[in-house]
Amino acid sequence: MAQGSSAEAAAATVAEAVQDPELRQLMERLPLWRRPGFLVRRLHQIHTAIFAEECQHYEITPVQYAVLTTLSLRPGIDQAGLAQEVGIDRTNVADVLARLAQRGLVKRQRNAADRRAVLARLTPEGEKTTRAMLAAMRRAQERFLEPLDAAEREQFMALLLRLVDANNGSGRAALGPAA
Amino acid sequence: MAQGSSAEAAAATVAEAVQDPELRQLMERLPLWRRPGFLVRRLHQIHTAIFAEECQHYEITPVQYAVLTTLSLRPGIDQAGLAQEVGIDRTNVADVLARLAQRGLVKRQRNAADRRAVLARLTPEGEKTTRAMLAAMRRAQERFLEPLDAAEREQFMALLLRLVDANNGSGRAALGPAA
DNA sequence: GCGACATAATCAGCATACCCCCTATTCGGC
DNA sequence: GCCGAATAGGGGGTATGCTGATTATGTCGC
Repeated sequence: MAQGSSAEAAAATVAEAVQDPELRQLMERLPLWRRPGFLVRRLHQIHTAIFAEECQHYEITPVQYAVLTTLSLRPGIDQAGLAQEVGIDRTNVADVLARLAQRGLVKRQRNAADRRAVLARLTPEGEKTTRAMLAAMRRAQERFLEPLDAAEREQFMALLLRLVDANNGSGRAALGPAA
Repeated sequence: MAQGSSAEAAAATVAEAVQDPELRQLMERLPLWRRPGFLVRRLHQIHTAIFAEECQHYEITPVQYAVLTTLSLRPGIDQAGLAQEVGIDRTNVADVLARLAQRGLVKRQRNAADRRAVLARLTPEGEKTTRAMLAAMRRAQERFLEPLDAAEREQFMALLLRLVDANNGSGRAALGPAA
């Protein structure tokens, strides 16, 4: 930022004179980096960026990888079940599956027994990619947690898990039985 | 290539027999709820949902509130500076400001000294809303952290802050001087 | 002063993530 | 067997967050 600009400094000074000082004081008392929600949002961003870097060769996002993982454990699951396992909205599951299917990593078919449901599973290509990406995902995890030592990582994961578990009911994308 | 493709239409049991068992084993060893990135994504979702519930009267999102907060502390900041303070992408700042401006909470004007820059500040209405929402934001924080006791909250916030701080360089939306 | 570079914003495009409302299908009570 | 409730999926709309390309403006070396 150009601090040297006298015009900008003047504009800021005038603005601060107009600004409600009580509001300013209130906000100074609780800056962004002391708000848990803000830090969680930022950390989520950071993880997404690290994951994207490590996995750029595959062009797979964290959510897509979570879907691939779940499909490898529960082949033939329907979209609603997938939404619950991965903890994403059901309308979003359809979008993600469509992108993965378009790239040949996943195939979908109507369930003969319940013609409302669409069942998804990995293609051989999808299995291959999922397995090949494992190392890249581990590198991303390692980089992400690198600032913490082993004991702190344990602590962090434990606290994270408790917060997720206890608040799981919030929103439309509650997690299923695993958590 | 898949073997026994005639059995595709059959039930999931057949599919699991076809499924690569080694891949399954690999994925079982690192389930979603043991992956830090997955938990952080889910926790971010949860916070967004809680915040939306507590603040539904105002129809303000967490990011919008972060912008309002920053504008109350730095009136007349430009979009690039705002992006750095709030830790969001510069293209996104413009969108958020446009929505806030359309609702009369923020006004924008070209900087006379540097005609590339657009300066933003709260309107009186914006100041009023920002102040009025403080209680709702605190309720959201309280609900979010409720599963942890005081000491654990301290721990969690400290670990969170260290992870954010140490990995701050990742991505296009690095935070500014505050963190 | 001019040309090379840097900076601020914008635009187009994609991916996540949510909402509400709609249709198709299945299931349960009678 | 029939009708209403519940369920699975989809369509349309909005907000965040990223990338890359482009435009307008400033700044600096010369």
